[in-house]
Amino acid sequence: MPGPATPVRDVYHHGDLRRALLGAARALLEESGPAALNLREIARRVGVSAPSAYHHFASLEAIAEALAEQGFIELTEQLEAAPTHFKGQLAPMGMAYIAFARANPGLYRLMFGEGFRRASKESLAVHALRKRAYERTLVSLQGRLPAEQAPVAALFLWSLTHGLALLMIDGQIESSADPEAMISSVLRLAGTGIPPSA
Amino acid sequence: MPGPATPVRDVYHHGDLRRALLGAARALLEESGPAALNLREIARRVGVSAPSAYHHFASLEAIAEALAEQGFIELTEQLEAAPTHFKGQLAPMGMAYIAFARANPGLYRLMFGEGFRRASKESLAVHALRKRAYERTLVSLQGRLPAEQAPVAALFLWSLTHGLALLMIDGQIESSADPEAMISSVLRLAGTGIPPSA
DNA sequence: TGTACATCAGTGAACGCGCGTTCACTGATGTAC
DNA sequence: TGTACATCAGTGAACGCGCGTTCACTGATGTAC
Repeated sequence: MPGPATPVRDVYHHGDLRRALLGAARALLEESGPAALNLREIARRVGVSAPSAYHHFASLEAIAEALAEQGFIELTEQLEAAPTHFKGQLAPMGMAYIAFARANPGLYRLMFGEGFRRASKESLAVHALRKRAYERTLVSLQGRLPAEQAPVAALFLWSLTHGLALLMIDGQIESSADPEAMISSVLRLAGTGIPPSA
Repeated sequence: MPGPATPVRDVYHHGDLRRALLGAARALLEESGPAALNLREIARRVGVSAPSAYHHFASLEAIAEALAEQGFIELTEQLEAAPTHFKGQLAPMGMAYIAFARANPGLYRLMFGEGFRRASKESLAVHALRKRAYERTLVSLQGRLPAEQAPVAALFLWSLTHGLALLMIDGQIESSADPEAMISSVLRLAGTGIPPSA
C-alpha cells in the first residue's frame, strides 16, 4: 500500500532544482500572495529538503529577486509582442500590460515591491528591466508627441495601466460582465481625455 | 540614575489604550510597512504588555482593520475638503487623493490590501467607506458627462490617481525636482488625453 | 462620608508554531589516468 | 574499459528567534448602600 501522495523523487540528484524551486515559488506566489512566500514550503512542494535550496540561492530574498526578474522579462516580452498598430495606437500595449498583471497577480505584486521591498528595489537586474519596459512605452510615444511632452505622457499611461491593473487584481472593482471591454473603454479615455464641462 | 529610556506609564490603567495602540500601530506601519505590523511591537511601543491589547481588539487582524477604516475615513474627509473649483475641475480632488497617499504611504498600502488582505476586503465598514470615496468621484463627474459615461470616467480617474500614487510611494519614479508640478501635469492629461498621431 | 464588592484593565509566564539558516554528513557524478 | 578521487548536490538534526494567543492572576476603579 503506497503512502499518502507526497512529492517524491526517484533520483538523488534533482537535475534542475533551481528551475523547480522557482516554479514552486511562483505557484505559491499565485496561490497565496507575496506574504506567503516561504522557503520551507517551496522546498516541500518540490519534494526536497529545505537546506538544499541553499545550493542554488543565497536566501529566500534571492528567490524573490529571481522571481521579480523573471516577471519583468516576461512582461517586457509581452509588451514587445503586442501588435503595434498602424498609427502607433497605444491601446494594444495597455491591454497587454494589464493582461499580464491579471494572469500573474501574485508575481505582479511582488514585482512592485509587495512583501519583498528589497527584491524589487535593490536588484540591479530588476531595475534595468523595469527601465526597459518603461522606455518601450516612451518610444512608442515619440512619433506622436513633441519630444518634451513624451515623458509626462508615458508616466500618465503607466499610472493609468498600473492603477487599473492593481484595482482589478485586488478585486477592488465590482466585476463587470466583460472585463476586457471595460479595460478597453478605460484605455480609450487615455486618448480623448475627459472633456471639461461645456 | 534613571534607567534607559523605555516607554513608561505612571498609572496602572492607561486610560486610552485603544487609541494609543492604534497610534503606535500607525507609526509602525509608516516606518516599516504593512508586513511589519505586529502586535508585540505595538504593545512594546505603548509600554504595555502584549496581552493587554486583547481587551481592546480581538486580534492583530482587527487592529489592521481598524487602521484601514481610519484611513478611508481620513481619505474621504480630505477628498471632501478639496476645493471644488468652479466648472467642476477635477485636478484638486486628484491632487488631494495623491497627497493623502504620499503623506500616509504605509496606511495607503494597507488600505488596498497589502499584508492584510482580509482587513481590506472583508470588513463591511471598509467596504462602505471605499464605496463612499468612489461615489464622491462619480458625483463630481455628473455634470460633466452623459450619465452613462460617468462610471467609466470615474474608473479611469481612480486608476490614474491610484497608479500614480503607488508608483510615487513605491519610489518607482525617478524623483523629479518638483513632484507637485509633475503630478499636476499628469493629471492635466486626464482632461485632454494624448492626441493621436496626426 | 465610608466601605464592600463587582467590574474591568492591566500583568507575567507559558504554549505551540513555523520560520530562515547553519552544520556536519552522505550519496552521486564525472573526470584523470 | 576500469578505478581513484575530487567535486558537488543532496540530507537530517538542530539552532535561535519572534510571533499570536491563552491562562490564571492582580491591581485599580467606581458604584450601591
